[in-house]
Amino acid sequence: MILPQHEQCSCRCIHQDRIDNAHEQALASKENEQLAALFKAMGDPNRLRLLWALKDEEMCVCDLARFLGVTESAVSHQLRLLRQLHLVANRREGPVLYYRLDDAHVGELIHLALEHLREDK
Amino acid sequence: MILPQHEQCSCRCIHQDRIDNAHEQALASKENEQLAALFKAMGDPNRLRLLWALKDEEMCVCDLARFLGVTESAVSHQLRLLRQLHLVANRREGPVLYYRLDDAHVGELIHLALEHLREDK
DNA sequence: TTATTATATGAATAAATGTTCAGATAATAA
DNA sequence: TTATTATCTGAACATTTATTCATATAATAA
Repeated sequence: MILPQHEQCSCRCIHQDRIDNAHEQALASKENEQLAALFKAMGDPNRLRLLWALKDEEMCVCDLARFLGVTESAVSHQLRLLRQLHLVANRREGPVLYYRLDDAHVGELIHLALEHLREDK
Repeated sequence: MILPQHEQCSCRCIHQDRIDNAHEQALASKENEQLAALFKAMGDPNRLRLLWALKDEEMCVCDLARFLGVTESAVSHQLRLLRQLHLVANRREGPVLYYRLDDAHVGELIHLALEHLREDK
């Protein structure tokens, strides 16, 4: 929640120049939220397992549900979210939808984060 | 929630080989959850703004609270989370704690995700 | 010591979220 | 048409979570 200007005591700002600079450099509000939504989508254990599973070959909803050990409904909800954020894409073959990673960025993001995780400690 | 084996109807698994392969390739459960926690931490708009603000220069808690327009307590809670995940680090100068990004990976992750966001649509 | 500044922490609360259940839609075959 | 398979969707529920408030800690100065 953003405080009204008049309620912001002026005696504790140590580096107003840095605050100003941070505001100037900041991402546009909308882009920041889209970016956060992207990370957030990747920040659920089951969704992350889905993405990792699709890294090598495409799989259908039924496969993915069985893989995670959850209902197909649950996977379908999650896949919709991942689709909306362009993290996965699908192709239809008759009644079956095959899902895959949307593009190379997705795998790269996971690998980079994994590298970070494995490096320190 | 994982279904007991005997409740898993065997008639809808289209590609058992792919499911098996996904299980073999899957990250260890603990690592998957750590990785998800990392993305999840980056998946909050305010925490992402914090990380982006620290991309260029270090800032103290008071600066960051003023920058976001939230209480110092709220920022402190968020910074603790980011610290625990090695996304930020700090250094003390007298009573003031200066925060910075923990290492180069953090900025790279954000840039890569931003690239993905700006490419498609 | 006491006072002040900067930050951290625990508890509580309101809001967000992942899953399930029940039912709907889409594609195909009979 | 009806039946079947694969997937999707809306509502509800239980859990998680971001913030606030009040208080505690750490560092410094008087």
